[in-house]
Amino acid sequence: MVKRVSHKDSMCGVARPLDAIGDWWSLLIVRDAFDGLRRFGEFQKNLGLAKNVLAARLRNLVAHGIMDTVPASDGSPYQEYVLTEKGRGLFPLLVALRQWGEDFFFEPDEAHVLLVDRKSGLPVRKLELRSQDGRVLGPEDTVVRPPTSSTHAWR
Amino acid sequence: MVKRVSHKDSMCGVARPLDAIGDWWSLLIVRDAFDGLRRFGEFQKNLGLAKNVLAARLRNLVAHGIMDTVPASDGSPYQEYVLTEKGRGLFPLLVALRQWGEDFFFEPDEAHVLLVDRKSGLPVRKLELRSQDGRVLGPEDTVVRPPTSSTHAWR
DNA sequence: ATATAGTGGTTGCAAGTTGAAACCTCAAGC
DNA sequence: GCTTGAGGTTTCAACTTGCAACCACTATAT
Repeated sequence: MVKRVSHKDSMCGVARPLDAIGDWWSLLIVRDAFDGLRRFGEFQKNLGLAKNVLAARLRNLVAHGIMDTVPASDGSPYQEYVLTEKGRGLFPLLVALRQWGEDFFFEPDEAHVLLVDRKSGLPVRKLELRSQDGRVLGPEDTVVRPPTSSTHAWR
Repeated sequence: MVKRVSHKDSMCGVARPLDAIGDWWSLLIVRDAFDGLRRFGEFQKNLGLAKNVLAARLRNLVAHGIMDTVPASDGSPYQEYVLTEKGRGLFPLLVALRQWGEDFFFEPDEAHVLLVDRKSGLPVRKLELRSQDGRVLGPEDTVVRPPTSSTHAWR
């Protein structure tokens, strides 16, 4: 985890989300949640991380409103962990991460999992940032605009 | 940093990129690099992290081919750090992170920086994942397809 | 020539974090 | 009432982090 600053309000629009997510494990947990995993044991088995770490990460995700606990759907006396709306909002981020991985971490001929459209079975398109009028935007085409008014947020 | 697995080949398409990035600081460094920062001192001053940590992160980013060192452009005897193609490939990820932050970490009326199209000055569109035929895809509309052939990559 | 200051780091060390394993708790099955 | 399994918590050694001090090199001032 990154150095904790006194007030979250002093963190910029990139650092604040990073702080909420917590660490890499959390992101992998969220990915597994997108894949339908819900139970403590499922996450633990699939990710192979220590139980204390998993417990801490789940607590953190719940505390930040990214996941929520609900009573188990199958009548067992345990709880399950599900993504909140905020958690589901991480979908583009995970896709971006996966696509970056596909682009730069696998040899052209190396077999790897591919994200496909469930309906057509075809690979999805690359994520593209577009302007209001539809142009594809690269890093050079964008600027961060400071708040127009009053209260201070760093950068 | 996350537990290091013996072979990077045993990591899935999400974990492998995470491992390469290293930690949150690295992502903030990359963001600053997109904003035009190039020098050790600039990063250190802007992010406020310890010099040894910055040095370690930059080393890691260079080692993973995300940034590269070049001789200083201004004739000074130092080097500068610039994004490689692979590093520039992180743009969508940073945008996803920022947009998630905009959506869930600021009160509707809270002032915050906004990513705008340089040309028009208007805010950019939300990132959307689309199928080959242009439908917007959500988490439920996608599946990860295992490698069609031979070599094993986890998940 | 000598001191001073700025840049770009490295080194040492105290404090905090992580993770493997052991342990605990509760409910269900036998 | 003994065992099994799920879902954790506790313990503790190993590792990582971050502050501060230091070092090397260059440029500028005295």
